[in-house]
Amino acid sequence: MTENKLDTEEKIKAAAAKLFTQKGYAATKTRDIAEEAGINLSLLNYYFRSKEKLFNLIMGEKIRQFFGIVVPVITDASLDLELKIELFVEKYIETLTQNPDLPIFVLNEIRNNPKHFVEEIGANKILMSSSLMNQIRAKNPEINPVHFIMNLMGMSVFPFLSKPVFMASQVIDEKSFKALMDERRKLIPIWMNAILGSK
Amino acid sequence: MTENKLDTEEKIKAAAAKLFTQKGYAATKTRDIAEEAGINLSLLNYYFRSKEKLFNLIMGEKIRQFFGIVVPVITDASLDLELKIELFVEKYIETLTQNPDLPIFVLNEIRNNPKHFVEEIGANKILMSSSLMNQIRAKNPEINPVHFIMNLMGMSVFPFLSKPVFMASQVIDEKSFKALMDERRKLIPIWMNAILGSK
DNA sequence: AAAATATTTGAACAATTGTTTTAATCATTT
DNA sequence: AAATGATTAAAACAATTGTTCAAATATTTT
Repeated sequence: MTENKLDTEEKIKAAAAKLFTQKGYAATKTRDIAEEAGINLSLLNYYFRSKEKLFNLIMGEKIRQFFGIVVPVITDASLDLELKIELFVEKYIETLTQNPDLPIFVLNEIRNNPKHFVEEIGANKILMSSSLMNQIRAKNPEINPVHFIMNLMGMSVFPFLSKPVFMASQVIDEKSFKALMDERRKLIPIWMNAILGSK
Repeated sequence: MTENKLDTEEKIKAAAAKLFTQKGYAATKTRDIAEEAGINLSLLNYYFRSKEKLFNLIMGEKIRQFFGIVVPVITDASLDLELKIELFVEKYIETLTQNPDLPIFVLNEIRNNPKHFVEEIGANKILMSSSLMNQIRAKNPEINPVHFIMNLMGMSVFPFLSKPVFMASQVIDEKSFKALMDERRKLIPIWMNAILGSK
């Protein structure tokens, strides 16, 4: 019984996560979630009160997933800059390969509801006070470290955001995208070093 | 009369473009568009038949805007690689500064409807057969040129996609974002050269 | 000016959608 | 086996939403 309850609750959450990340809040209907989960429509409200509450739950998890991966990496002062970059890229490409819809969903919903994001994570403090920032500043004090964060995240995340464009353009297919991402695990750290060295 | 007709038609299009790019298709209601445009709800269907037809019209324009900017640059064989990169960055940052919501809207809707994107633009041929591709290949034949396209686009576009994140995190404000983007106009070409030189 | 055409309006319709309600079923405890 | 509480199902409700319709107003043409 408690087993069964967790089952349906989890089924609903999984279905909601899939549809919300794929289509966004407004385009996802409660009946779609129920069908995807294979449960009766009423159970959604029974377990989660409302579509909005369910969504906030999912979004919180997704935001933590998206930003949480790399927090241990960028805050660990015992890792030097080059190793941090390697681990950062490694973790991101690995996670996003398994959750390709994550970035566009998270960016969308943060734009729609920035407050929820701020409350969900203390991203400001984590990011700005991280040892990563200091190490970047030490390496090249002339340039705003935000540039490097944007470059590092951009080079890791942007391919997943633009993947549908390249796929539709037939520039790449699923297989070559995977191969490209494997290459990027090694290349991005090299590129980031080249960028950090350039003046 | 013809003047007035164009007026309301343009008012509806402008309102629709604003709301669709801001909130996406599903979250934008026809009544919202009518109110934003200051017109009677029925006029939307009178001029554009349906919400979907209006949306497709807007999306086509936005896709052309997003990809059209740089087509003359990347296809012009008389421009050398370094100049191409400079112009590419220049054009993109300029356009996106004035249309910050453009990237996330375009990426969203291409994911939702890749076919429409393919029909709208022959992006495949434009991109793959561009002189840019050949110039990249000539400069560094060992690496898939798609990497450089992703890096170049990513470094130019990603900041606008992630802007809400950095704003909400209070890492940057509107003014410093503008300043950062001005810096990036000069820095991205330097970085791209550093990347192209690294092996 | 009169007729014809184009535009605008307000009301209504039909379908969709989030939610609630009521009753039935199931598992657990007494 | 009866009772209790949790879970599931089916139906219905109320609000929203895209669209249409018929009438009114404005504009153009004859």
